Amino acid sequence: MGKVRRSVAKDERRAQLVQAAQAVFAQRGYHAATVDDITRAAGVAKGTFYLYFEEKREIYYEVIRGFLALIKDIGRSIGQAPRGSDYFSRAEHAANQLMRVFIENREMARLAYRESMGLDAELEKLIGGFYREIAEVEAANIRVGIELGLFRAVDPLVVAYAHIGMVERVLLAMLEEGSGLPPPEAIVKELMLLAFEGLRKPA
Amino acid sequence: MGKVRRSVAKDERRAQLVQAAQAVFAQRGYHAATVDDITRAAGVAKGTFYLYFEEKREIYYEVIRGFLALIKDIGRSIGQAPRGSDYFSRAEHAANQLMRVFIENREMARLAYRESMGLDAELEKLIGGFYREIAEVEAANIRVGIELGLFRAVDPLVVAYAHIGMVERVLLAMLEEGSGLPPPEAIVKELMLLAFEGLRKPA
Amino acid sequence: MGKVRRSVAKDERRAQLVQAAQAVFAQRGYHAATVDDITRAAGVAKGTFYLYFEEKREIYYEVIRGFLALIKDIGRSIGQAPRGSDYFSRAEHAANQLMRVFIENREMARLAYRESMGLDAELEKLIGGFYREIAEVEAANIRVGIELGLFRAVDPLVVAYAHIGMVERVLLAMLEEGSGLPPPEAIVKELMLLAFEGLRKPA
Amino acid sequence: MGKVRRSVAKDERRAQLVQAAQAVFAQRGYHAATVDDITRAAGVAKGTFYLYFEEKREIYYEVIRGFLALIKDIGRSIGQAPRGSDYFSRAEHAANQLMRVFIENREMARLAYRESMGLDAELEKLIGGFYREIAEVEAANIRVGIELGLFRAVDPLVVAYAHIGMVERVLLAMLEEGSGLPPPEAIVKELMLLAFEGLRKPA
DNA sequence: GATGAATGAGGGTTCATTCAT
DNA sequence: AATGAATGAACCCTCATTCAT
Repeated sequence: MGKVRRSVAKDERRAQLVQAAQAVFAQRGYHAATVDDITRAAGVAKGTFYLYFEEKREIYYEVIRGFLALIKDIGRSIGQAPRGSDYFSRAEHAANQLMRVFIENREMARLAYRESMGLDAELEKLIGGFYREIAEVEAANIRVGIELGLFRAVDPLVVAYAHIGMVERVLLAMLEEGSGLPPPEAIVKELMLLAFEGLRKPA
Repeated sequence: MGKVRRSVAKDERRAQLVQAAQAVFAQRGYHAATVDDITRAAGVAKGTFYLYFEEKREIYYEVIRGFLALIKDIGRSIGQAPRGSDYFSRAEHAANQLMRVFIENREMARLAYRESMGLDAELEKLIGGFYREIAEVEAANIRVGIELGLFRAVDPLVVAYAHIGMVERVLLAMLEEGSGLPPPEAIVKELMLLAFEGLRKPA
Repeated sequence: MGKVRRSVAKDERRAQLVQAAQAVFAQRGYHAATVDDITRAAGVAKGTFYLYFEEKREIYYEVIRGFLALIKDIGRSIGQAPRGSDYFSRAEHAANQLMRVFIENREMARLAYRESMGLDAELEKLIGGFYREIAEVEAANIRVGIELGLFRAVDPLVVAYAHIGMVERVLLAMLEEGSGLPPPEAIVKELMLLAFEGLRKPA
Repeated sequence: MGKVRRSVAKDERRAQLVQAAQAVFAQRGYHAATVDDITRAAGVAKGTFYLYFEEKREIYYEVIRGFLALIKDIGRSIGQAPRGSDYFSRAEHAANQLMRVFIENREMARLAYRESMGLDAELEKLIGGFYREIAEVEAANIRVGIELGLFRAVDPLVVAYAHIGMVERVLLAMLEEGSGLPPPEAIVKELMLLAFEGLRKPA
């Protein structure tokens, strides 16, 4: 207590490393990035890394987890205020947010789709769990829609995964150079229409 | 020193190595797989590898290329016999075939989605090109549907990527253990309905 | 795992490696010497080598450069004290020093004449530059002698290279076993006389 | 005897390989040259090499031996016609021939001075023996000159090595680009004069 | 004799991780 | 807590040499 602390607080230092790692991983990918790259980017010595993380993979989890949490939050926002506004506009709002996150974290998005599988069982569980979670959230949304009489009686989980896939593939294509795709807002509109018209109960 | 096997033809030996590599990569992923693993799986000495491939990445390309070609062929088959049968049943047939390929090459499918990006620019081009190609094929299919008056006036490329994404995400989910998804045929039916009802011109 | 030695300063460790490399290269030659040999001789782990040198060739340059610098210094000493003593005794002094360096660094001398050419362009430039430098120095010495009226009007550079060659070939022969040559001092005297007086019997 | 021989005679094939090896070694140096390079240059299969040579070093010996023999012959020609012409013009003739050989075999000359030492004991003996031999020849020449009363009473062997060194170092310098040396004939004249008259200005 | 596919030991280099200070 | 020198296992790739055809 009486001691002067020249160094930043523990959490800050950790966060500093995670942030540096995010930048490095995003640029080089998991395997090409070295612990040295990360500590250099964070401005600390190599040994410091191991005061905060047991191994290289651990910080990668952290980085990926952070990105996945961002996405998850957006997904949740669709169902959260179920009766405040109408279903379709809430969905569209969420879709636009998702689009923005992808565009702003272009490199992270690529990273999550790059080497995140195949590293080891734990990471695969992380990613797999992420998909299951957001699929469950979306499936719940869909169930609500069915109960409201807005949608046909579909298998909610299948459709949930389908929705996720639609969005992620189009977004990834959009992030590529010269994909020949329309501007983001037009894409969102098109996807919304595609998803809901496919679901809408026939009159 | 070791035994010499000279009987097999050059192409056979190459194919043998590619096959071994496929198994090894599928199991371990690109980075964890060593050239030694591959040659051991192929039953040849390490040096033999370099008679057929310049470097490790080269055989990985070959493996990935092979899988992508398989998928591409199926995609093409939708548009191929444009007037023999009706559009919907051709699409359903192709979807079932795709499903089968994924199930039969479960490990390869996972591999292609694992580390294939981020290895180097060339491989990314390979993968990116693959998606663009199949998207173009699907977009062409969609254009035909629009011209036939079956579909709304959508952006064919956006919808094409969306279809690809729907399928791939659902398939990957299906390959996970205990995903809680219905059996393959039911999934195909659900996706077909989802895709086409979403496209069908309102009465 | 292994013991860690952290006490030595960075320069010391580097010098330690260079010294070990000198011994190893001198004994085995460049190609037969392995980085492992060097680090083992230095008593450090293999990876330590790459903390101080980018590659094997780099330390070889360092070793050769060190030897060449030794020789160069001696060459310079002939011309340095131009008016302190007479030309001939200064030259004889330098010749004796050179002889001593060769004898004391017998293995290094052999090394420098062994594989130093043909390794790569950079090393050849190093060696070529070395000869050019000492030839220039000697040529300058000769020019002084001409201006002092001691020498004939010769091409100083040709004669400089000739002097260098005379000395190096005789020294190398001397380093061989059982060359049948007289003792070092007698050789120096003979060469001095030969250089200044030539062969022809005075009338 | 009755058999048709499609292939060249044994000696021819061997010579063909040696010639190819000479070109390859001259260009790449001993270590960088592979057996494959040599057989490809000779237009034969890799295995053929081992029908004519036990190992890579053996053909290198052959190549070096060939070049050394060339030089040796020239050295001998000084002493050979002892009474036909005067000593000095015979020496000058030989020097000019030597110069020509070096210029014509520029790459071989560089090779012999490159990696020839340090390969193994046998090759060192070959090179060492070469020097001893030509030194003996030259020493014999010098002894003749002394007996004829042309030369001072020098140590013939020391002077012989000195002469060899003079010539080889000047020639090597000449083979370098932009050495700033005079044309070959002028160099020969200068060296002859230097050897016989020395540097000292005649009174 | 000729071939060339196959062999496998060997070496340079990288980098995650440790630990004395 | 922070440092950064040291460690050493691991891996890709080369190439001299062998040998069945």
